[in-house]
This record gives sequence, structure tokens and C-alpha cells, in this order.
Amino acid sequence: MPELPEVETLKRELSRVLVGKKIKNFSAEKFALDLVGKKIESVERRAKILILELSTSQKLEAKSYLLVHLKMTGQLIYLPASGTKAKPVMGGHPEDPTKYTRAVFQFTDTSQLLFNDLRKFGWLKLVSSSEAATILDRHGVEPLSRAFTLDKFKEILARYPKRKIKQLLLDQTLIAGLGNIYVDEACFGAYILPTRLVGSLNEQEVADLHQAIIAVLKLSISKKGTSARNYRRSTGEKGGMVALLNVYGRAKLPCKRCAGTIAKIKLNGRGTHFCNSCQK
DNA sequence: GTGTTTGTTATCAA
DNA sequence: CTTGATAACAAACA
Repeated sequence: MPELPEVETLKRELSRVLVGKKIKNFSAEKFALDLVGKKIESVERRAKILILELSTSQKLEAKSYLLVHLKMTGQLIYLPASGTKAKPVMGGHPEDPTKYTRAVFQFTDTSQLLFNDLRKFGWLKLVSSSEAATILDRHGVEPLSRAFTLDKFKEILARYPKRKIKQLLLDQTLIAGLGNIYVDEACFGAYILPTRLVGSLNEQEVADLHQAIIAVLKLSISKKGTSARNYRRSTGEKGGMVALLNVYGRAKLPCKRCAGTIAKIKLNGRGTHFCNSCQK
């Protein structure tokens, strides 16, 4: 479940190794993309989408953008040029495309990038600058940007007083990048039940939730993300955040900060985790 | 065979 | 416009 911290980790790692590389060959069963000869100018992230900015050798030709969404089980694994040691990925080895490899980028220096995706929900789109803007602009404020002030958060909440807070936080058109894991963790951090109606939150709770969202995202990025299931770093390694999760994946286990127990329910079709004692 | 896992979009309903 | 519910996509796992 790659969410903001996982995609941000990939952005940082891939930015270091891919910028300046030229695509020599591209193969995929389902994505017919004209990528050969293009050079990677930059690697960026918006919401849960990774953005590769591409140029051609034709100086006057417009830049194009490869957008990547990993959805639930996507991976981007980077294989350096020649003679590298492998770490296991999805039961195989990263240097051997697994049966879940959906696309392979080969660069002129013989390094490669694999797009793996067990459930095939992820996608690659090659688009123009304006098409990229259309897709990216559908998303709300970046929670780690300066634009995500407490006032901005209050303004968003004020528009939807009757929604449950978890459902609002999952809405990508309002705040970009939170998914099932970090929404549950942020609610825990603010001592708020994910089932609460937005309009029932008092000033202090809103401020606490604002801070909890920022804190959990930053902490996870510092740990290179959460490998609850399929997510891997670009190196094939797992992220280190799982051990620091307080509620996600901890149903029936003791709460880490009180005598309570972590409960799990279904909320709007999502597995939802919270402490039955210290979250109110 | 059943339920569970979840990001996103579409569609229908009140 | 808000909100809620459901299906669809797809594959593995218990």
C-alpha cells in the first residue's frame, strides 16, 4: 500500500540514480509507451504519483512526463549496472524479472528499472505537460508543504462536517497522499476515533490531528516507509516503519500507550484500527 | 467456496 | 452540492 511516505522514499532514491540516464529499451506486456531515446531530467512526486520528467535529443521538442501509480502492490526496483548483489523481492531475486514484472526499463549504462505489480492495478502513463497538470491538479493540498497550515486544514474540515473523519482524510481531492495506514495512525496520534464526525471535533482535536498527520508522515519517511505487505524500496529492501506503527496491523494487541486493546472494524469498507480506550 | 487485503474511479441513490 | 453505498479492477492468502 504505497502512500505518501513510500512514494516519497522512491522519489528520493530514484532521483539519485536515474537523473541523466537515457532509456535504451523499454518492454511491457500492457503499456505501449514510446520511451526509447528519452532522457530522465528529474524525478518528482505529487500525492501518491511518481513523476519522471523526460526530454528528447531534439532540443525544441516538448518535454514529456511519465506518471507512475503503484496502487496497492506496485514496486519500482532499481538494478544498478553490472555485478550487484541481490536482495529477495516477491519471492524472487531483483536481478531476475519476477512473474509480477509488468515493465522493464533498460538504460544505456546497462542499469535497469523494474515495474512489478502483483495485482495489476498500478499504471504508467506517458503524457504532455498539460495532461500531467490535469491529472495532478485533481489532488488536494500536500500535507508536508507549507500550504498545509492549520487554517487550511480547518477550512477543509468546515466544508464537510457530516463526514466521518477517516473518510475525509482518505479523500485525495482534499488532502493528498494519506492512505489506510497513515489515516489510522494519525487518528491514534491525536487520540481521536476514526469514526468521529468531522463536525464533532473541537479546536484542540483539530490542531492535534493536523500535527499528528504531519508527524506520522515525517517519521515514516525517515524510516523509508511501511512494508506491511508488498511495498519495497527501490533497492528491494523493506521500509522500517512497521515496528513503529501503533494501530495498523495490531488488532487485538495491547495499546502501546495505555492499558487498552487495539480494535479493528470495517468503516466505509476499509479495515480500521484504533485503541478502544485512549482514542475518544 | 468465503472473506480479507486497498487506491481509485464510476455510478446510482437520497 | 453533500453524503453514502456499491461495484469494478485483480490476485493471493488464510
